[in-house]
Amino acid sequence: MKTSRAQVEQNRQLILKAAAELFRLKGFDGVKVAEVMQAASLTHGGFYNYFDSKEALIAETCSAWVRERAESLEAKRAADPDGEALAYVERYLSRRYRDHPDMACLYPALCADIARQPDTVRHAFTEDFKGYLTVLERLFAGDTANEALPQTAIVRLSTLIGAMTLARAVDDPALSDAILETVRAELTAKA
Amino acid sequence: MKTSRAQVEQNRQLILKAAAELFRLKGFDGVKVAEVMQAASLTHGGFYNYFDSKEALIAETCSAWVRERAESLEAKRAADPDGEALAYVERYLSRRYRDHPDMACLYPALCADIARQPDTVRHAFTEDFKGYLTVLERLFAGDTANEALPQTAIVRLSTLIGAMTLARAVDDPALSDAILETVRAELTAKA
DNA sequence: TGTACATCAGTGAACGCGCGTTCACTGATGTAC
DNA sequence: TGTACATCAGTGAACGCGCGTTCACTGATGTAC
Repeated sequence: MKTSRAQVEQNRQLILKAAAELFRLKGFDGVKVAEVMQAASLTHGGFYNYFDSKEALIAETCSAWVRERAESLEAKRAADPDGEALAYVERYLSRRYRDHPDMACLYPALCADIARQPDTVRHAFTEDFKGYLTVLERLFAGDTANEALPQTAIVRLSTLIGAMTLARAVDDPALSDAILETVRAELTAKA
Repeated sequence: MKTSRAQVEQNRQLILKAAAELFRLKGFDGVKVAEVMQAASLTHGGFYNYFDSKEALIAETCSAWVRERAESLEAKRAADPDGEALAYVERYLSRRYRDHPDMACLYPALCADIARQPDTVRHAFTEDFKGYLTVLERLFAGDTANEALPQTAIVRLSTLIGAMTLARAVDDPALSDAILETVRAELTAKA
């Protein structure tokens, strides 16, 4: 049966949302197209009405997630210019986000996978990533932010990503907690 | 045909070496058992004379790599107690290692994948990782090294891993170089 | 505003390829005497 | 030390399951008049 235009747009958003959660949870290869469609309450056959291929879904999912996140982070910064930098770090390295990658930042979960994707995926990713870095630099460096070379953002984001990646890989809860706490202390001391 | 004991042991090492290179290059899912065996100059059927499953190969490959690396890093530190910390960082964040993951550190390439592996893999990984952290802490903190909670090692390794992961994901060579150089400058300023 | 037709998203069965794993067979190695 | 036999790693064909993708069909939506 044909679906209304509004429903089509809504389904598209549902698919992207389901994909963003599942990919962060299980990685690109760990998620089946049929699984994404089921999470969006659709059957797998309809997938190709929305995307050309699983690869196209990967590219669009990452783009949509990063753009949405950059926007919402910028809004938070505008609302609380002084406190948000600290809050961002605390949130990023929380146990809650460690244990729920589907709610957390995409980079620790998927950057290594992205590096192995075809050029089209990596290229789209790179452009959106630059936008995210710009927002982060304003968050961390404030008025002195150098948007051409967002050095503070690069260093801090690297540390955040690495720490979260390690905290998730390690299977000893005490060590995992220690990683989060040590790095949080280091980064919040600077802010 | 039966193979001599010495040959068997050598083949096992060849398989582990090939697996370590291929996994870092393509991720666990991106590498076929047959591909590993071919890289070790064997045919795929013989794989199960050496390992119970692909999963077992993943666990053993990571263990062997980390233990070997910890040992060789400790030897380098002993040989040059003052210079090796800096050399380690410079090497880690070099363009050469960015462009050749098969020669570089396993963590940026595989930690995110490891987080999604079954418990057996994650557990083996964790134990070996603790050993690596101990060696790193001695490298970075010298005589004051706190081996119970290797804080300096945790923070610096997080930064190194995150930076390399980002540098590989990004498809703009200028930005990728800038990530490596910015983080290298930050870390070497401290050392 | 109402009617007839064309469009196109949804459905689920089916296709086809890839890959982890198994298996029957081979023949060199290692062991028993 | 030499001989006969048992062992077991290597080989490559075959199995079987999983998953991305295709397809024929359905029927509600949207459009033309």
